Amino acid sequence: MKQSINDTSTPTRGELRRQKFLEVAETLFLQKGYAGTSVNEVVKNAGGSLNTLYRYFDNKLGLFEAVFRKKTDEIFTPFLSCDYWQADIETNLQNFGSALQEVVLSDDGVAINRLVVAENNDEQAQIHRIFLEHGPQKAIQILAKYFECEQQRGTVQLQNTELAAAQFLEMIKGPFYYRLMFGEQIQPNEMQQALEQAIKLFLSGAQNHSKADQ
Amino acid sequence: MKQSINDTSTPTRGELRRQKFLEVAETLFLQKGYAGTSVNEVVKNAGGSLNTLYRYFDNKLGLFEAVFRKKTDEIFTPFLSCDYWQADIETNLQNFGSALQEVVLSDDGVAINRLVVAENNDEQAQIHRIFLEHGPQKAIQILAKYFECEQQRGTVQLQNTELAAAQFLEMIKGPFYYRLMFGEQIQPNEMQQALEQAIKLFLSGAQNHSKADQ
DNA sequence: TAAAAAGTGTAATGGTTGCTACACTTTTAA
DNA sequence: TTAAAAGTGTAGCAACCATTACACTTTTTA
Repeated sequence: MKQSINDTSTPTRGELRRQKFLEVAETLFLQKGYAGTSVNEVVKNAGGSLNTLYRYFDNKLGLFEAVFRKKTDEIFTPFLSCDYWQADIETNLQNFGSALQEVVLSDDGVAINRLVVAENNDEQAQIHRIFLEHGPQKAIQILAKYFECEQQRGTVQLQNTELAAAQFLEMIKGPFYYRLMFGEQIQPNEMQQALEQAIKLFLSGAQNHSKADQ
Repeated sequence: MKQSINDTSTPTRGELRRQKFLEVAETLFLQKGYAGTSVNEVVKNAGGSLNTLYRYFDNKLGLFEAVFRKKTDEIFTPFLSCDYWQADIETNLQNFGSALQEVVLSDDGVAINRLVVAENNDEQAQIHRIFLEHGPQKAIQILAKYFECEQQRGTVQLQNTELAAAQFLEMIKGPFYYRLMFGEQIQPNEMQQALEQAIKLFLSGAQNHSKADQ
């Protein structure tokens, strides 16, 4: 038996089964939560056999963990491996902000956020830490670092750049979370308006200061 | 049999039992969620009998609904029936903001927020709408209305007052939600700093504009 | 004090769950 | 081709769940 995990051309039959399980489990977990999804249901929709599923995953929590890690990666990696900082500060914030909105306020983004909040037992605590550190916290750190750069160039004046970054991100995503969670549709121009208002506030706040002080 | 619902001096034995059920159910639901709490568990901790509980509540969802309504009221009513708008805008925002932080970032505030996000079936949708309309949305509306007043007096310049209100609230609570959800302790001065930064930004943003335009 | 109402403990019902066992077939690899 | 590995379907286990039934005691009330 040859393992072909890195062989993209001819995936093993086993690997195909495994991926099918993951795929079905993903949609179910995101849709109905951890407790709301039964293993039998996964098998029924994925096609294989209960026995086979348990050959690939230790137990239900193991399956969930695999799904969760994969999805977290899928959602955040493209966003985090992008460079938004090549233009002037206004353009940069605009690009970064709208990219973040697209990721975090997508169907998947909202769904996985609900998972993190909802299923918060001791068993799953480590998994969720991974999500936080690879997702939201990372985004905050990146933006905070950028704020520090601009701070040194005098474009912005902020007491606490990390807090400021968190606040900026909350301004552009926070107002839409509840509404999206309840299935409401958000118009793109609404999100854009939130972003514009946040940028304006952050820039004019700093500019006002530098004007007033000198 | 005399019902003594409005008689505060001598509550019926039945009323006492009912309240005991509610009290225990509240702590359990807030601690372990809806699905994570069993009715037997409630009875075991409350003392009475399973039969009695089902005489007072139609079913598990009915019990949950009663707990949820009571808790929502308890949390928001004192906050919402307060008047924060008697001083200058900076003081007003400071008072309103820190009152909101106290409510929303309390243990109960965080716990009930998790409940709303976590348990989001079709059955419970109406209950959650009640929470939203009596809690977060109300807070936004109140602040938005105040912004409109200040807008007319020229203290503030905002394109969309309702969005601005939502953003202000997100700035002062958003950065702490995840952290509180994971049991992290937040220093009071951290919350205060977030509030100060938010106020400063909102005021200087507007002042800058009025200066630049005239 | 006696009838009515409320409360009690235990046990059963019918359902679902995660997970395993078993007997079997299909696919893989040497 | 043949033995090992992987996959299948069904059935079952033990544990939980919400909810109801039953036989009984306690409290209220008139």
